[in-house]
Amino acid sequence: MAPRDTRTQILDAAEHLFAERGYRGTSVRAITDLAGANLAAVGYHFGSKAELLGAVVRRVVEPINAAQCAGLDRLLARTPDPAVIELVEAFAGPLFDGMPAGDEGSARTSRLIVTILSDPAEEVRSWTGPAEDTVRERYLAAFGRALPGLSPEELRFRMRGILAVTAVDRVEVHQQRSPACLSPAAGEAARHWAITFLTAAMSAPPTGT
Amino acid sequence: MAPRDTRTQILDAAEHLFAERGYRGTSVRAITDLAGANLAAVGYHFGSKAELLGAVVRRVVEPINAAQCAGLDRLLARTPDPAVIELVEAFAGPLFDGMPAGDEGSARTSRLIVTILSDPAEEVRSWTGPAEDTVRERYLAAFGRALPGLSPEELRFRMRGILAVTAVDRVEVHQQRSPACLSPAAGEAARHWAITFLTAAMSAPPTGT
DNA sequence: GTTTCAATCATACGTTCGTTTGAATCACGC
DNA sequence: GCGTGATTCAAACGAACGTATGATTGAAAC
Repeated sequence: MAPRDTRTQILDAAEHLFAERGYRGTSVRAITDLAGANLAAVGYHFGSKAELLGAVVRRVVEPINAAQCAGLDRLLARTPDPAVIELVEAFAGPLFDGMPAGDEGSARTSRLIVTILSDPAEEVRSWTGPAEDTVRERYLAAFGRALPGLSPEELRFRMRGILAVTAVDRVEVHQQRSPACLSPAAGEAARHWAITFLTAAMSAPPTGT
Repeated sequence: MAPRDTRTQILDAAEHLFAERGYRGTSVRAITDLAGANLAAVGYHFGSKAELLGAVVRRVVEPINAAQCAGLDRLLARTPDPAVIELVEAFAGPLFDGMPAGDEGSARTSRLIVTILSDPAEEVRSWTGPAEDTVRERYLAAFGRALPGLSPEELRFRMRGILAVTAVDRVEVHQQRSPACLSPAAGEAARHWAITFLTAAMSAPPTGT
């Protein structure tokens, strides 16, 4: 076996198990068993369980961030002030697309993201890099122009709402294992529902308080 | 000490630690240390760590459910068809009120709820009783009347959105420990932001797909 | 054929976990 | 005073955890 094989197989197994059972609920032994690798392979290839998690999250988050960034670029190339629905689509859309490879595809990816984001352990949440912050700040500025009169704090609150709705929805989809919910048609329906829901929410008049 | 004292002190400590570090991240020893009790007290009073979690969650969720139920009763006593904003307030409001006692109040309560809801362990999510389902079904029916033309699936999606936005927001608030975010004023602002955000989202026209 | 180095392997270490045990302690009716 | 049942205690159990170790393999390099 080439050195790359076990590495990626460990990454795949870890992504699957972290998404399904969480970081603390997944043992290194379970990962290496699923990957068909030796227990010590995690330490050899990644250093530690925490660093393996970092590699898993980085592999999942980076394409999403790139897609969000590219979507915003595409909008701004057309007009300096995109509509709210366009911004919502460009931001939330990639969260529905997920990884190209994988049995359950995007649902598992979102499950992983929520599992990680909501994990109280510090070692779990220490992965956020500057790229994520940059993209979020750019969208924040674009939404600010599209929604004048909104205070920065309320704008931040609403952007958190986008993440919350998309992520939690995908978790629910992933939890109930009925195959109907994993069909492409159901995924597309949820995507449209989310965009409708979130565009209306973002476009609400400022609270003022 | 009366038998009730150690029991409630263990409940308080467990609620605190479960909210802060999650179920798996909290050891029974940490709970009994914080409670000033003996390690074996958990086994004696609750049977096991999982049953202690059940007692903690029950104590937290029951008043919230009762408040949601009472709020809907109050609305329906006035008119058979409450407005969307009234339903949103009655449903999401109790999620911001939280427990009466506690240092950080509702933020910790919501933190606990999300920590529990998003925990992948099965033993953690096995607490949902018939009372929670009943309340949700009643709100579902009321929202259905207030929003004709919405398919049941899309309605369910939107109700999940309410939970997602309120819960995830509170998690963020609780994670950044800055005391400004825990002030009553900030809590009230977030409450109003959430109601504005969610009322607009719920009132969006049906997607149709 | 020998050297070399990255990769994989079986195995063990020390720690922490949830749970159990049996003795000690307490309050209290008689 | 004395049993009695409920509660608390120190101590230990076996299991599972993350990590480290040193031997072993395999294929290029020379």
